[in-house]
Amino acid sequence: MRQVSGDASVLRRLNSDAILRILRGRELATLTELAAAAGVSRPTAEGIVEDLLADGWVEEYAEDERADRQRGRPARRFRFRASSGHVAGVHIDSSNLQVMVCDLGGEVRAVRRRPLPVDTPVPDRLSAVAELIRLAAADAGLAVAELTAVGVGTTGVVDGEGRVVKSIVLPGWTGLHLHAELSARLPAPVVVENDMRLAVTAEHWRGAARGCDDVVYLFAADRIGMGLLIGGRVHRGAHAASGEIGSQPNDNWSAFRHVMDYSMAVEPGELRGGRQSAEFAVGRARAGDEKARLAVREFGRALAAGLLTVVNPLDPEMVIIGGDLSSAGDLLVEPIQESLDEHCLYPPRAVVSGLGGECIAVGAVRLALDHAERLLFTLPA
Amino acid sequence: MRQVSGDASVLRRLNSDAILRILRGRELATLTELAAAAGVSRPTAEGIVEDLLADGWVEEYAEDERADRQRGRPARRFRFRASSGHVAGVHIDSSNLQVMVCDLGGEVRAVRRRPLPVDTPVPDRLSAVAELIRLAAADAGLAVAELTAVGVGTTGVVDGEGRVVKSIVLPGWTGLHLHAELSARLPAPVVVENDMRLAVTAEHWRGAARGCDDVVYLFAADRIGMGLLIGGRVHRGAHAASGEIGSQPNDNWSAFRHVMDYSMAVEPGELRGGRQSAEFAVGRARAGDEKARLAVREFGRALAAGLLTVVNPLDPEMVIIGGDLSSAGDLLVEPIQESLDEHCLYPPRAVVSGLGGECIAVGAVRLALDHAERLLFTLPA
DNA sequence: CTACTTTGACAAGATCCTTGAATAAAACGG
DNA sequence: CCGTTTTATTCAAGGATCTTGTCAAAGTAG
Repeated sequence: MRQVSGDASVLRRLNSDAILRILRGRELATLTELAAAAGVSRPTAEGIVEDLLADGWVEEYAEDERADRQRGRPARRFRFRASSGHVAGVHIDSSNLQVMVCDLGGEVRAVRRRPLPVDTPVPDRLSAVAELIRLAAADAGLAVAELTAVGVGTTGVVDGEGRVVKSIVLPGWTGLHLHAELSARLPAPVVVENDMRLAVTAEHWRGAARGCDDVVYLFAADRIGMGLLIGGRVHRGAHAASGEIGSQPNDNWSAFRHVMDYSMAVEPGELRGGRQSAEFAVGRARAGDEKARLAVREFGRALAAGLLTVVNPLDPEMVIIGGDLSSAGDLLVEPIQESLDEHCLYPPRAVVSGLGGECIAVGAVRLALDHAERLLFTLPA
Repeated sequence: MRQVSGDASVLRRLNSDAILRILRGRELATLTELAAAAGVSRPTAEGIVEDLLADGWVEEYAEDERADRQRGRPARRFRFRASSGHVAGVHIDSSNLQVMVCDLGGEVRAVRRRPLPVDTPVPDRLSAVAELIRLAAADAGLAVAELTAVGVGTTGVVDGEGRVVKSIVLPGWTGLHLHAELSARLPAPVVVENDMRLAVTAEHWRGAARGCDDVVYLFAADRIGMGLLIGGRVHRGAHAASGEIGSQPNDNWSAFRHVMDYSMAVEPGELRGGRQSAEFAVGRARAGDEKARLAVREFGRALAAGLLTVVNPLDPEMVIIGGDLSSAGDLLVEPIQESLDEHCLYPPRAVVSGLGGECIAVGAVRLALDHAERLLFTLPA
């Protein structure tokens, strides 16, 4: 219960925050609009905007070529100064690094990517991350120290302090205090989060889940992962292990069986893992192979069987299929939607992620923006 | 985003709310303590308390026989005036009604209960509810119109407007606008909610889940139901159908099979339903029957199998077994805890509900209190 | 009984907001 | 081209609230 109270300066901060929030939410605003929207008088709004202007959070938009000319004296128009700060979103994958630099308006200013072997020693990986952030920042004309926040997404169980409690994919990652390590290497505030949670964050921000507050995100690639958006907030769980469905006892998540069987039957010589088998089957299905279509369909229904155990208790609005296998598109969504329609009282919509491979980096940017906003606004929302 | 802003009176309300909240949270407080806790000056705290005193929200505690005498002048001590308002919590079960009247401090002032046949026509049931509320209020020396809020819990899918979208147990209940019907019969604000959600609310407030913000509540009686507490808030779901696990496709929730088989084997003549079989088996197990113990154990493990599909993605701190079958106690909890320990990365604690049959009425009281607090505090928390 | 400590009460000063009137800048119509 | 209309800006006066500081009151400790 964050309770606000105090002297008159609190009131000022309250009103200032309100106006800044309004400006963040729209393109341009006049003083009259701001005063009305914030519920304060004009002179108050004016004084606040003047302060924000002086502090660099707001800028005046001078150009005057607008079509919707009003009758009277033209109002000064203001907007949030997106370039008043920048953040970086980082995705540390098993074999790749990606850094995305955005301004506070969420506009992308630079993107860097580089491959990194899965067996890279931990110190080298950390250095590579720091270096790639430096390069991406430089692309955007910034020093790392100028970044308001750096959001980092990685696989594994990541606790609230940014420690990697457990990681199956990256060797040496388990037990790493990623937050501390990166903070030591970067002259900027670092925030670390699990990749699944960032994926669903990204979908909520700019993806398929805009406006949806209850979402189950299914990540399907080499492994199956899950991210949950509940009541508009990303769910962490009591031990930050939300979405870790690797150790399920029943067969619900060993869905790859169907496509692997298919792969084995068609090309016995070729040994394919789960993801490769799925991609192989999807390719053949698109080429018109009926058996492949059925295998993918069974794969989808098997995924749905696992999804149902979560969807029925949670009653989400939407199910999003993300990860590499989201490229299967309708081939995967259709059987999943079918299963949901059959077995749910209120079937959620099943859709594929539209964000693609940048999903987690985008979520990391959002994470960093959230952190930046905690600095931007003096009082909690 | 509930954004607060405005003139100086907002500041006053902010501070007033802060002080009232502090007083709700502790037994007695002096002005100095209040001022420090609320972060305002003494004179401000004094003025606010004076206003609250005048409005009847706060009372001065005059008795002066306290042991912990301080050195200086004795401070006046104030406390929240619990009797400044009262609420009722109502539980409409398949065959019973229960009404609990509490003051705003949560102290129980009256309880009424009465059986009501499951096939009672809807208008009669509604009248019986209204009448029992009237009686319980009278027991507490109150008229219904004096109740600040009435919380109502019932089975079925209950949407945000208090409509019973679907009910399997009560005939004619489906499609009923319970909120509207009861509002028409009661001269007090009514809030309606699903019984599972109230059960978990009650556990969070006064039961086993105090201080736990992520809880899976499993209701085991004639039917299996579920209530979810996520991030300290009760989860409703996009269609208010959270916890409706009746239509699960797999066998996870048909756990009664084990105890029913046992019952059939031991007393083939006696036809028992799921709950009866379970109670029968529990009774025999307590009497020392090894086969019964095993049947109950299998029952527990089967429940756990269903639980796991939810527990693994959600990563709760605690699993609570409620409903009539919670009387099985350790016989049920032990196999469930075993299964959780085996199959979870971070196994939650499994416990039985300690609230018993009053659980849902208590949750309804909490629901009503929440509503009352929205009236009590002028600004959202 | 006196010194000390803590609380209570009150006044002065500061901050912030609001209302209302006067002024400024643009569009419209003759 | 000029006055009227419309809307925005600026300024001053007034009110609500909070804070600091001072002094009186009511106890305890010795």
